[in-house]
Amino acid sequence: MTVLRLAVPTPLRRLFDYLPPADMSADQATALEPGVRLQVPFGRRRVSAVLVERAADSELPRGQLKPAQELLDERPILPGQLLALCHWAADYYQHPIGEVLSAALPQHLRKGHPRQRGTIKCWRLTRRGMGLPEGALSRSPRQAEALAALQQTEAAVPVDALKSRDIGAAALRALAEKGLAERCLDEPGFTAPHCHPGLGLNADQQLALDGIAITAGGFACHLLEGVTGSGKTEVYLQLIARELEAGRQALVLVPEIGLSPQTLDRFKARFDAEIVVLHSGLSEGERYRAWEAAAAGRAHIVIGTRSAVFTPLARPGLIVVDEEHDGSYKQQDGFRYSARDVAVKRAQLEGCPVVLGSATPALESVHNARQGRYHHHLLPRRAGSARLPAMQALDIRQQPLQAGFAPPLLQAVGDTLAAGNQALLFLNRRGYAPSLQCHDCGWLGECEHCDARLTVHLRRRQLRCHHCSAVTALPAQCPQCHSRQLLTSGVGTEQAEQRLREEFPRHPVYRVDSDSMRGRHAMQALAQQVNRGDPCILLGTQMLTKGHHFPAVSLVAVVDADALLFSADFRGEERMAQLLTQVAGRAGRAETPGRVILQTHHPDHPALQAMLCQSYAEQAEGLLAQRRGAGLPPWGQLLMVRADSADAAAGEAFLDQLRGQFEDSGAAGCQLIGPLPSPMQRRQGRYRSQLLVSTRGRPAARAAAARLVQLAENLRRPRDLNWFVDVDPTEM
DNA sequence: AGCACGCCGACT
DNA sequence: GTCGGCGTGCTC
Repeated sequence: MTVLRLAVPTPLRRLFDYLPPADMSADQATALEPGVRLQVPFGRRRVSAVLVERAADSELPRGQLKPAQELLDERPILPGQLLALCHWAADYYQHPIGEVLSAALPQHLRKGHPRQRGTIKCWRLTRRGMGLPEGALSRSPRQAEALAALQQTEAAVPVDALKSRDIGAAALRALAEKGLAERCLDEPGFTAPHCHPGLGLNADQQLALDGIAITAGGFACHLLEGVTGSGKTEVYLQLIARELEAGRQALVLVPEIGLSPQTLDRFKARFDAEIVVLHSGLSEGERYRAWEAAAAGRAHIVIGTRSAVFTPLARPGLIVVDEEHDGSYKQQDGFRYSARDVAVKRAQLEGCPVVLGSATPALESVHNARQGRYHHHLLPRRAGSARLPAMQALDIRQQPLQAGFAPPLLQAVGDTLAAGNQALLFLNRRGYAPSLQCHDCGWLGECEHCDARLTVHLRRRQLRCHHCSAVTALPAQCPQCHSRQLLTSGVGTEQAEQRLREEFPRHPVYRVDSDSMRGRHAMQALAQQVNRGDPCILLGTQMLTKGHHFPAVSLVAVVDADALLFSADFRGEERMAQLLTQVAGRAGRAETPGRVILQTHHPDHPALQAMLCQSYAEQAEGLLAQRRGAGLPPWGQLLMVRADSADAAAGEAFLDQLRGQFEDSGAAGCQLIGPLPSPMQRRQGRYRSQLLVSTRGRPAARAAAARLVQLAENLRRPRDLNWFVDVDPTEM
């Protein structure tokens, strides 16, 4: 008898045994390969599950096994290496295998629909369309663009390729109405990619390129540490070119907002190849077609954010993780994986090199490089004649501040504008002011669902909580004593913008935060405007420090460096060093030498001094030494168990019990901290507590995670209480 | 997580 | 009398 052990999409951390479908012969059943999907009855519903293994018998009596309903695939839905990767991730992150596999599949396949590998929807020119000269339809530019795209090749062009060139359905329909173009179906063809010649490399780039390329065709992990503007992307592009020429595919991971049109254009300009982009803006259909193109090997380059690390590739040749230190690689809910770490594991399973690139690599990666686990390549120089900016602290103690600006900073901004240059001011707070208080009775605007103050948004006349969805109208008088003496404290981007407009009325001030940059194209439009080079002020949050380059910026200022200085999290200093180095890298990219000013009340703070006197690599060195003494990552492994509940005490009680049982079952080699209230204990109406476990060595961490999960699953708990284990937590 | 069952309150 | 609130239990 054959028993099928299946991964079912459910949060339960176990496999479920089924009998083969009733209409299947015994021979057919023994030939089923792991990775095929089956439609099965599960409780009262029907779901599609993935075969993990076949077994000769089940622990359950045969009568309790249900037969699967239907086989959905002839062949495994994921290649063997990717299945192995999912199993590794389920084990390493202690997450239910069914949910891990769901994360690796596009919705279309998750829902049990049949694969559609056959045909793809295309457009092609009609005979009339072919007869038109180039540059026709000049009176309707969108249609002319669409026509030009179809004229480029004699073959039919897939709809997704047209879409990725921003050619809309409307223009195509218009061409069809004129009898110039028509829809058609095409068999997916394999086109040979063509790579245009790359830029000349400097000696460092050449060394890195050769050092990485020599490991092609086998597993190796490379850390490419290159200062901003040192030409990491060019190294990626030339590595990818070699892989494409060898007939292999490349997977490129980018941070959530790192996929700027600028970056994408650079790939498209370099390669005549099928480039598939996976990001959150895609429709389900687009996502599925991109997935199939990658799986079939038709797509030569796959570029995507976090979840793209699970995209199947027919002929994987190279994995690149750009800005590998970026926090968005870590999923912060549900299946809490690190796409960077999964990428490294994947490269190992696929037998291909992986390149982690950053100007400010995570301490984990620096550590791995120093331990010899990663090859380390340095790009210490900026390309061309650009130099790194000089950084200085501006002591603002006792200085008169206007909306957070000290006079010398305003002076520096004025000088920059007068010299015809641009200034970039970094302020990591949205809104007008981070709090509102009554001068007469002391009332403070606080969120009713979170342990947080409400942010004043003056233009929209609102009080908003930045940790939940709470929004109320900005009160004209104190809700408690009806006084009109309501005072804001602190400064946000909205207020800083207002002040800068008053101070520099003749120059544009562009505010860049998630309030002002609504919509997909807002940031792109702004970048274009700014990159015309006219003097202006850019003011914004972290949004400003990622992805886009502003070559004419010669002054960068951090308005409130103190906000970065005092963090509860042990990663605070690392993050500060990364953020400030990245912000500083925005200045003086081209010929203009840059200057960086940090406003602070603590000019002598050691972390700030380190910032001023040391390179990122030197700071990383110092931070690693500190972590070593404390046994913190990357020297030790960290696990977090978090519980949350509407009941203030329930979470901690649960974790207390868990800790007790964990210790009873032997916790040698584990250091336990807590349970303690999480930072900002109450969030969205729920109280959160956490238990931290630190271990020395991966095997101990793995065992501890498994045991914690097992104990927590069997613990009695109130209905309302949720818990999860976070392996290698980054946010606490 | 779904999705049932089940056992008490306020509606046509 | 039944519609529906969410407590409890199960999914091969």
